Amino acid sequence: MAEPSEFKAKPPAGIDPIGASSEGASLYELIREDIIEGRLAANERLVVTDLARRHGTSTNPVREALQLLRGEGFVIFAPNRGARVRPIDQEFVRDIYEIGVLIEPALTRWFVNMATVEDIAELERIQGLIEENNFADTFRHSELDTAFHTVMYQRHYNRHAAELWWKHREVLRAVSRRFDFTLARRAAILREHRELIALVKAGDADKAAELVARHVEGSGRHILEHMRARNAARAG
Amino acid sequence: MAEPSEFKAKPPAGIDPIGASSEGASLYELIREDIIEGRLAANERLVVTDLARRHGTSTNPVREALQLLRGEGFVIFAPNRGARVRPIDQEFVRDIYEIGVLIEPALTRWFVNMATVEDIAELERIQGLIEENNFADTFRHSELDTAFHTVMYQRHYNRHAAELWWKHREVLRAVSRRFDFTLARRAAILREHRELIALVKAGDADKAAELVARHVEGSGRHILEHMRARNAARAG
DNA sequence: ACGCGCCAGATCGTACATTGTTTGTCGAAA
DNA sequence: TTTCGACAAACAATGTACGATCTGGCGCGT
Repeated sequence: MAEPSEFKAKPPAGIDPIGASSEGASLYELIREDIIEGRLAANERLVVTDLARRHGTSTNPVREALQLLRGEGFVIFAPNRGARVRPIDQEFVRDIYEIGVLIEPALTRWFVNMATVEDIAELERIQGLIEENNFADTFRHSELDTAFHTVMYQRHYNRHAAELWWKHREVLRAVSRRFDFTLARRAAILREHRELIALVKAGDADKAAELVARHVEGSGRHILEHMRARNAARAG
Repeated sequence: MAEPSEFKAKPPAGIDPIGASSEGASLYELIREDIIEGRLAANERLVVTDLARRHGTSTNPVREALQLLRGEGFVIFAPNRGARVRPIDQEFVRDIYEIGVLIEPALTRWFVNMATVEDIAELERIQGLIEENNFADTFRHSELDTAFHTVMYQRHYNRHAAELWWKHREVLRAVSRRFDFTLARRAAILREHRELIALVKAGDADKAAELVARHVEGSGRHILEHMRARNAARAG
């Protein structure tokens, strides 16, 4: 049961985003993926008729999917002027990773006080896979890294906070997948994960929370630097 | 320009939730209000046909409004089974006020470092109105209190965090409006607001952040106590 | 009392009408 | 000749109407 590709790390089983009609749900997921993965350009117009034709349905399911995406903040509406893709730019990324820096330490603190032996074993197992992979497959690393943190947050009593974390995580994961990890960042990730496991074992919630704050901060900065670099390259 | 009723404290001008069609927007607002204000019972079914008839439109705008509300978490969908009102219960309230405890101190910290003389004057003006009202009109107090905090957060660079705060605030405001403030809580609110202004003036960001954490924590606890009491009374 | 099937009601998808926006062309004035 | 503006036609969003499909409950029969 250690199949790598299984790590399509599911949301912490709280308020699932899906649940509409069969067609509507898939439409929602498809469009959402297209936005997060960057296949739909920033600020691109989302024409209902086009989307309907492209996905082989009529317009109504598309409209509902777009409203759903609007509620989640991935799409912007202008009255009588339709929908546009909300750009996932540096500001956007900065905003959500900063929120992560505030929330994740609290989630971690709770986890440290509630962690079972099995939890810790699971963390170590995933960390083993991460080190085994050693960033050879960056996609796989993304999934494993997400799984690592999911173990810590998935049972938190604050479902809202967990869900918020997950939504943000999905965006960051998609963005970071487009970049390589620098050597410094790779080392930091491995080191901090190991240290985190040690702190969980020791039951030191304060230090663990502090470490996670640094960890998320570093991750966010890393992504932002990459985005900046790419933008500079594009402009130059 | 100190008209009290004007304090329909607007969201910090960031990502406005509205923007759909004329009918659609109002429908969204109406249903949303009905949920937040408790006019629609928890878990109540939201039948599209009924809502359409009640608001004098056809079904399509209703469907879109419901999807929008789903994206924002106020409505729950079951496939082929329609929408239900997401109950605003103690768990829900606890979740969002705990997130507030994490986020608001950070917003405050920034404000303290960026506050202008006008900002401080505005805070003092609103605080004056709050003390003048002195909880005589609890609705008015809610609006003023929201305005007080909006002054601090409205220009924060992290629009996402500000928007998140606002959404949560709207819910808490609606819930707390149904209860009275205990004398102890009234005193605490006034004291903490005054102390907060003093700290802003002194430029002590750390202490201000800490105080806000306590302030939000206290507010949340207060609401939860009221909800518990009412539930107990209803069960007894 | 228990299961089976039918029927009312609601959701979901399709098609269409209406309204508002955008674009592109033509013409007049500088 | 170029530029600006009005007008018209294409286009797309929004609202309406309807048919298909699914769910749930009621009653009938055993």
